[in-house]
Amino acid sequence: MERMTRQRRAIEEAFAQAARPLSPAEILTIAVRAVPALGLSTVYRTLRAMEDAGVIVAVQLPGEPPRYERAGVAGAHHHHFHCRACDKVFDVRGCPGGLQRMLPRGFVLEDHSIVLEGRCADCRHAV
Amino acid sequence: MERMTRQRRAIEEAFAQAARPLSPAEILTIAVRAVPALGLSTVYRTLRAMEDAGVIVAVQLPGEPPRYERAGVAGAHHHHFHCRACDKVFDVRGCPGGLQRMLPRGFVLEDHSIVLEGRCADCRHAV
DNA sequence: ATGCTAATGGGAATGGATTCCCAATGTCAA
DNA sequence: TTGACATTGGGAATCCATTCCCATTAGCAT
Repeated sequence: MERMTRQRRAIEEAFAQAARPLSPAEILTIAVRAVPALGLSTVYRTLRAMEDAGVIVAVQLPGEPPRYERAGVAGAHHHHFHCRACDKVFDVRGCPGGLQRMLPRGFVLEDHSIVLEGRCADCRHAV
Repeated sequence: MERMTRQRRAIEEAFAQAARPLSPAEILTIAVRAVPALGLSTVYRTLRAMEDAGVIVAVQLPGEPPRYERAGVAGAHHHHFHCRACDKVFDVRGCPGGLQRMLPRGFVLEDHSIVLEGRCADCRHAV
């Protein structure tokens, strides 16, 4: 990625506006408003380049294809909330301690992830 | 699943012996010792039937294909440990509270999952 | 403005997990 | 023991996410 193109600008803009982890499909949906001809190939290609460059990081959730978010946000340790109604993922701050205590004897803890499931504010009363 | 076959018995036996969540491939590896001709189709078919019957539940980890474990084990609230060296998954008991406090305003918490990553006792010193 | 070439788009191809298909096999009620 | 039919095995087919291919388009250094 040596050149700044309209499509790349649109993708970066999508991350800036959403302020939450986005799937490739979500990114396409948002960025296509700025660049109607935008193709899914370009989204994937750009995401990979951005990830390699450390600009974004993958957010893996159980049983879900990966989302991506800006590395800056991920810089601070945080976790995620997955809305079961709209399928969107949100960042949540904070982290309960005491995980070390859950560890079986002899196991070494290197990292952890917590995923909260439920309904986001918008889907609070949705079916 | 109306009939008790050798292959189904071997699969149930695999769960009983392993006492940890197993992937379809792991189940095949273990159960094929009792039934050499066992096919992967049968493993998948049986897993689905067992899941539908509520005998086992799927264990979803971030970025991983599902494992399965007996529902009895899952009856008690617990979480999982994923060994980065051998890729095995283990149950861990306990759960830190305070997750409610991480929730953004207006969000409703329905469930959560915690995945610990690191090295199991066996891989403690592995490369 | 020009030219080199990186980047695009979209349809085809890939890869891994899972399901389907169906002739052969094995279970179990009678 | 027998027969109806549930179950099996394994190769083909499907599914979905992602990547590849390549002719066309368009940054950007000069």
